[in-house]
Amino acid sequence: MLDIKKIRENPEEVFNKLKLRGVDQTLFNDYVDLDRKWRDALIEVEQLKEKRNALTPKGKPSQEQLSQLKELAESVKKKQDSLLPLEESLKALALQFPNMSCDVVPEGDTEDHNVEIRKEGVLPSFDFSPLSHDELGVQCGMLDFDTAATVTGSRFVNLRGKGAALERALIGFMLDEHTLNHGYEEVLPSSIVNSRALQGTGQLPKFSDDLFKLEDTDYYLSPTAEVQLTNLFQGKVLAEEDLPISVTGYTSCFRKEAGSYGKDMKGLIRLHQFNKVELVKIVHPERSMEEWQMLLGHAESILKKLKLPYRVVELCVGDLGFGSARTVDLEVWFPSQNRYREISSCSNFLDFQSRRAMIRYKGKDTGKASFVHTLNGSGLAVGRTLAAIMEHYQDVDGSIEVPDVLKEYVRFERICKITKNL
RNA sequence: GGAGAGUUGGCAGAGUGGUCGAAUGCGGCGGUCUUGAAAACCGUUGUACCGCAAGGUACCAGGGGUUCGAAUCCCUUACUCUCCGCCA
Repeated sequence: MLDIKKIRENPEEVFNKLKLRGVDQTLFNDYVDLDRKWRDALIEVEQLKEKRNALTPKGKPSQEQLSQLKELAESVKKKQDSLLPLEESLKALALQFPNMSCDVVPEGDTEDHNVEIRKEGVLPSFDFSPLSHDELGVQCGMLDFDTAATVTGSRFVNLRGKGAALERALIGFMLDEHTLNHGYEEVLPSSIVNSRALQGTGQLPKFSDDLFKLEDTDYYLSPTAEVQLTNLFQGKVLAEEDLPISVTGYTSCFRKEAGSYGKDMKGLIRLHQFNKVELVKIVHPERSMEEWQMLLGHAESILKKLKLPYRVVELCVGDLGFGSARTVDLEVWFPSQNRYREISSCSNFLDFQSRRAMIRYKGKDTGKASFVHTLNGSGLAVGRTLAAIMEHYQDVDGSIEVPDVLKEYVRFERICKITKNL
């Protein structure tokens, strides 16, 4: 949510930012006008109330006072009721506006305008034609899409045998890195969240199409642990000296992937359910960019330890997520696709989420409550990491070597082709 | 799933329909005393919104209602606790 005071002070500046993200001028003007109307009406209501309060005696009112008060009460109620639709519209509009992007964010409307910042690692050279992870996964008995389609439907997978073990190992490895080496608190949150939480992080009201909603409830399957982890602090006023707060958590994420028909139909890239280890930081506004860089480094360290080549990409304005002011994606190399694919997205939301979710800190010296900044990033998307590992660590015989850092977790060294699928 | 009890300021906890933004205690902040600290004593101490300001308005879990007037009465939702049942 944007700062209404900023909009009042400098509507042009705010709109120029929003325009980059496709916000309609009329919609924005409506909002500004409505706010003016609301404030005017509020002043009237409060004046009426002031009058009423002044007239109200300490004890029982006389007959004469009573009739006056009755009249006033009537007009207060009437005027007050006229406020309600204004407030509702204002709130509904306010929730629709995306965050303003930072000045450094490159212009552009599609991912084609994203800017590559740097490349890390060495691209592999195979002396055979590398298989895709889904081919490898099926022939090694790791990935079972058929049974998943039977039990559930398309875009689901059953991880089996060493595939399941490797995924589990990856989760453990990532969490250990973040908790032991990067100072995050581990949280294992609920998978189901309510609409208030989703509104707090910005998934609602605009993006309900991509969410699985549980029938007859206010519950949704969470699309990302960003929701659970950020909303841990919903409504809180934190002590300034407790910042920054860093939490990490592994969850399954559930997305409808509406509008992605035909895209990435094979393999682990785009599923309705996938595992992700998420990083969330609640930070002091003055430190948010530094903390964001650190968070990015934490996500990168996983790729480095797994020896997977990747690149760092700064998203253009048009590709930014709704609440983000600035986002950098990590994209890992997929040999079979001969291109980089997103595996992490690290964003700084500034005070956009904290306004919605009412997350504040109390200044040590000022004693005043101000909004914190929130950051998050994947650290990493586990399924995609598994896929990348399979492709990079494959051999000519169709077997897959386990990356060194995972060997102590899984206690096997290699995954080989199997002859029979059950 | 059934029965009951709750939800009040940072915390604990009182509150008869009007004098309640709300007693009291703790905590916090400031001061006196002290070489310093503790103790004691005195004072002070919620948040949001509107307004250039003076100031005003609102808030006792959320929403609705009764009333001239609601923390207090009624309805409703959420959450917490106790007991019973069921269950991993």
